[in-house]
Amino acid sequence: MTIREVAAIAGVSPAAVSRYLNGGSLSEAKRAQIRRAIEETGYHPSAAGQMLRTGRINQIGVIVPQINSESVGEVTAGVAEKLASSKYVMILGSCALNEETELEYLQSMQANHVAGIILMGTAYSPSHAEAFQRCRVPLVVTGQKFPGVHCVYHDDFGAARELAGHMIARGHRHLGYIGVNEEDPAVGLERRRGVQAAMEEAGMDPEGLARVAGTFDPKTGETGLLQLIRQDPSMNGIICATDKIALTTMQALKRLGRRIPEDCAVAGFDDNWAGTLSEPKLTTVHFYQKQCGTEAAAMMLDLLNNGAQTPVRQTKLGYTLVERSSI
Amino acid sequence: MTIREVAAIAGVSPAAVSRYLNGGSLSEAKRAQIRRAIEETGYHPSAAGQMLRTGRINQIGVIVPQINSESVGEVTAGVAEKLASSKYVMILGSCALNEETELEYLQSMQANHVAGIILMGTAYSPSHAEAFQRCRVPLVVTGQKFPGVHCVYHDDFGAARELAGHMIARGHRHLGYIGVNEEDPAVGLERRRGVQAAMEEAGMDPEGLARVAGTFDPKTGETGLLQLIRQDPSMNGIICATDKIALTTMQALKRLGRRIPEDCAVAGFDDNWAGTLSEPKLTTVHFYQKQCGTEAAAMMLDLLNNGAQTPVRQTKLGYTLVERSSI
DNA sequence: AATGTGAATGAAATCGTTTACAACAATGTT
DNA sequence: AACATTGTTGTAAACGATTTCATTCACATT
Repeated sequence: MTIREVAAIAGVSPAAVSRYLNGGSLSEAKRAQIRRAIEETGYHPSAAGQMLRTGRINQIGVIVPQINSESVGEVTAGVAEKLASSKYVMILGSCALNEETELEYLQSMQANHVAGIILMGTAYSPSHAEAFQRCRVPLVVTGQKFPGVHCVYHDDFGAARELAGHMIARGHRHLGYIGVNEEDPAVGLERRRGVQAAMEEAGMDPEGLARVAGTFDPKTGETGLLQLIRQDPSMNGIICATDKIALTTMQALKRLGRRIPEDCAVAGFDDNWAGTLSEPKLTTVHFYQKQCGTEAAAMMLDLLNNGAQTPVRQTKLGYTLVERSSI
Repeated sequence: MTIREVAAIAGVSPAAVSRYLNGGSLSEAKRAQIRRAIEETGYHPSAAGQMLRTGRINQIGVIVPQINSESVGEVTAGVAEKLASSKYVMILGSCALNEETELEYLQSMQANHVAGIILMGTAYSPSHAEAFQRCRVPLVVTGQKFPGVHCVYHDDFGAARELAGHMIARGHRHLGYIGVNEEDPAVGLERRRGVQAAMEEAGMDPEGLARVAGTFDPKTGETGLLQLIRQDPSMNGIICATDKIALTTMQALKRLGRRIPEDCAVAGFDDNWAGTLSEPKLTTVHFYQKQCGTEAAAMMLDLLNNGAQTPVRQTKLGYTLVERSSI
């Protein structure tokens, strides 16, 4: 089904159909005929023809560190939801946690003439900075605040500060922190710094924070806990960089015979569903991951419509403290 | 930089350059000239032109019911992993659980000339059957066994039978089943039938199974449990269609003061991570979701290479019973 | 009545590639 | 020597969309 055939059915020229689709001056009568013809035939314009003629393609590249992760799934769902009502489709590149792949996708997607790229950020290195600068299509980064690029990110620092402040206010003043790879600015650095900021505000020494840097693997909770106890045997409050780590930590604590939260409070980030099942239920922070995806997609659509030369936009999203019973 | 310019530099016709790139008969002399011209100019053929001319595009459409779900994420990751080492990229369509969108994507992706489509199956209706038959590009369905289409699916029936058999063998002979929408053949029907098959093998009346059909929402566990108890107050074993439902059911049972598994055993499907945290730990069935994705992608690549006219292939994947302490 | 304005319209050119076709040369076969 | 066979080569016609250009027409302004 080509634009010619549709035009023939509607009794107009192919140019008129193109104008109908892309917005050009057209009488209401023809508009109606064309609408009917398109509905009748289920015509969709060929991406190939469009791309050849315009040099652009109605596809937006989405680069994610891995797909099989809850937060990534939420963001992607948000992007998909927003894009569904646009003319753009989403082409997905998963890096399988390999950092080089991220930059390769950035390259190959541009070579494939995508209209724009949404990148779920993880680590930030000089080669990232260079690749971002060199990017010839609009680029939106989610989940991280990188300098000089359009971003939609979470208030990891604020969330951590409030969470830790809450824990301190409840009397847990010997804090421990189980973190992840600090090359990830948002999850690795900001959350830890937020905790330390809360300590400072409470008149405590931020360097007194017992801490270990693990990985995103939940097992980090178990191994991390043992290291933490060695660092500070009197520790009575643990904040973990993710709920998965926190839940594993809780299990390990229980095995050691400690009561939660009386002997030691625990908290995490992400509002994982499993946190509603544990005993006690996990206090955590809810981030608006799906909204992050829709915001990023909206920003991208705006960039594509109004030209990419606008000043750098960096949107910070809020969070909600979810108080349950582990503090 | 177009094929014409390269041809001019090499002193040959554009056709010769095309033959050089795609493998046609060509003298060694011209071959060398063209090689030099291409290296000199850094020419790369335009995907748009190729696509338009050949009608094919190096993209594989993946249609999923929703992205933000663990099993979908796993399958998608498997597909992505396999595709990464091929020349194809993945274009993702998420249906947001809307069944019509599924068929719309099937349409629009074909209109966009994708090379093939991988569809994560959910419901199966006459309009699905028709759309599948009418599909002009290779189609692989995952997670469901539909007649007449290439499929990669799980042994839901066998898994349910073994799981229920296990429960019966441990003395839980008054069974209840909390299911989901039975328009989903795999999760809705096969799992329930497997349970009933096990009952029959144990000399029980399969119609004696107390059962309710809920939704994928975990809350189904709570509401379903109450209905089940009303149907059969002496019930001492519950099988749930998913782990999420099972975990909620366990919570509700505990609130009613029942001991698990002494008063009532519980089991689910999917090997959700949360099942390792609950008290008691959840007995479940592990399906190989990621493998399902890689197998489907491998099948697709094979179909694309060796022509789609091969007989219908339906690959059944295995499962592993994960015995923990809820039975 | 003459002129200017702007919207509506279709014909035709264009994008970069592949490939059917025909032409040709070089070789082997009778 | 005539003929078939094989392998190289270039020409030109697609593929399906967008967009420039020129034309028409209706209406408002002088």
